[in-house]
Amino acid sequence: MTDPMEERATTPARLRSLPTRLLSLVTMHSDRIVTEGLAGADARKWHYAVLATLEEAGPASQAELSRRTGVYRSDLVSVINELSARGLVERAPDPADRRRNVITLTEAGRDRLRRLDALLGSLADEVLAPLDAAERDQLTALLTRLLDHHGGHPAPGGG
Amino acid sequence: MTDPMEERATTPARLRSLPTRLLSLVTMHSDRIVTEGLAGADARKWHYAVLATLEEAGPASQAELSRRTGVYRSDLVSVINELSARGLVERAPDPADRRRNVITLTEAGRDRLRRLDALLGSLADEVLAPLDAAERDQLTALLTRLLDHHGGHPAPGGG
DNA sequence: GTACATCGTTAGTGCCACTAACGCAAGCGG
DNA sequence: CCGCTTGCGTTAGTGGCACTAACGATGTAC
Repeated sequence: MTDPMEERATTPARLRSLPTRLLSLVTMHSDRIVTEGLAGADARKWHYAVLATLEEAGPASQAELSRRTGVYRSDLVSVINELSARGLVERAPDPADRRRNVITLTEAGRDRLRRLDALLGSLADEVLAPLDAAERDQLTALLTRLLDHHGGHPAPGGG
Repeated sequence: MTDPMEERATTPARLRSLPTRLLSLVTMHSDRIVTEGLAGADARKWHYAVLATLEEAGPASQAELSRRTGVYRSDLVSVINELSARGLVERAPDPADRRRNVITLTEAGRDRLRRLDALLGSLADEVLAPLDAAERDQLTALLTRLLDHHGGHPAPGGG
């Protein structure tokens, strides 16, 4: 029973215009939408990242997946566990280098990737709802430049 | 000693152009820069948020600060502890409503706020380095529209 | 005066980025 | 062949943060 007249306390102008804070807040909403959306499809952000990387670059070791996706080697273990438990990837020892595992996308994985592609598209639509196509491109371009300037990933593998 | 020729594994195009992922990644860098910058000044993000709110809106109860800043009531306790331990705010029981505490900005708090203002300005400069003034305005405007559309804060007090 | 809402506070959960260390395997120099 | 270094997968653990639940004390509404 929240009062319809509920006066939502106003945030100071200084905070509202702080770009770093804006980024944090918007990303919080965005991440929540994406995380919940993916959870509804029995998936997580990293699942998609790994599946997409595998499709575009082919089978790879876990370390290489780590470098490409930005997921830490240590966290990748459980991601691969989950994916292979669902039959979306296969984990096999690399005969050429016995330190490595070769991770391969299965047919089921490819199918799942299709669906996640569509799902993430609609989730992005939800996040960017108030912007038209040109503005979305603008935003993407600006963010891409910021990201490139700051060196892409934290690059977990790379020291 | 990073090798200048180090071949940074390329991230799939699909991931690079995903706006929700861009937001996450950029914000990770931004948050890190801000958090580390503030840590160097013995402060945290919420310190600034609380101090700024107090200056703009005057003394307030913790619950009201929570509503204005978006910080949860429960987490605000330790923030106020830290701020009052540093002599930047004063916490006193409200004689008019004995459930409440009145949080007041001290002179030292005002001084600190000035310095944090400057610091955060330069940190924002660092984050937005590759963008010129017009582009920064663009970004801020786009983010503000997204934030407004998604309802400002999670509004911890009001759920 | 009884039911309900609000306030400050404590405790705890779950997620995520990140670090440390270990055992194993490969490569390289002598 | 041997020792050193490097990369690999894996386990365990840390710290911060968003968020929930509950409680005692206090205010408000009916």
